[in-house]
Amino acid sequence: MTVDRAWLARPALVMAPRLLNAVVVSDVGGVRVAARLTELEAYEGMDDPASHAFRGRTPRTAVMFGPPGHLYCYFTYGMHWCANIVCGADGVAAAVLLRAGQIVEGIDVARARRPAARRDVDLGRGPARLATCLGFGAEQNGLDLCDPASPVRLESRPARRAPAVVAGPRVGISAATERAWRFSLKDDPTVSTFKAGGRQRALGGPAD
DNA sequence: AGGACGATTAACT
DNA sequence: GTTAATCGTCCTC
Repeated sequence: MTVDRAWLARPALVMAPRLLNAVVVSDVGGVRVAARLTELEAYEGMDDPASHAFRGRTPRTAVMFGPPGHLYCYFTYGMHWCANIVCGADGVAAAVLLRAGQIVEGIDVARARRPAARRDVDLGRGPARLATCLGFGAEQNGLDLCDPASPVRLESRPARRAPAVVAGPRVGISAATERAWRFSLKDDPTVSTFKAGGRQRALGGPAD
């Protein structure tokens, strides 16, 4: 089952921890690769200096301003693609960056797409690495993750918040680094390494 | 029209 | 720990 679009119509900061353990299924290129999400980052659009949408709507960020449940793919450093799940109400810019995941289906395809990965846990350990495993590029930007007929879907919404969640500062950005908007599964080997200093803290709390 | 910089990665020392 | 690779996007003339 794909996730409900209405469930995603909340701020990215709310959705980022809730999307842990959700599964992205990609049939790009006629082959299936699926990844269980283990690390996510929230970007709140116009209130967030680190967000691509901070300076308003542009051709690149148009998807972020649209309805939730779509894929926002962007190209960076002249060579890498990264992917987000658009959240928030239609007209509000919000997105959750897929920072890491465990490949749970199509691991042979993922290995072929990521020849540099030495171990399987490294396949999707990093946003561009994960996007590469899933075959994401310009063609996948804007795809509807809630449509069962879409080539890329978001499936098996976790019934409740993942039991052991860690919150810490976001990575690879130069603005608003103090915001603890990066969420990961505690002790999961597929989570990317912390570079930016700053404390991380355990996150408890009730389910949903 | 020109230039700085990036929600990164891999291969170095 | 350091650094090259590499180009779309956006800001400033």
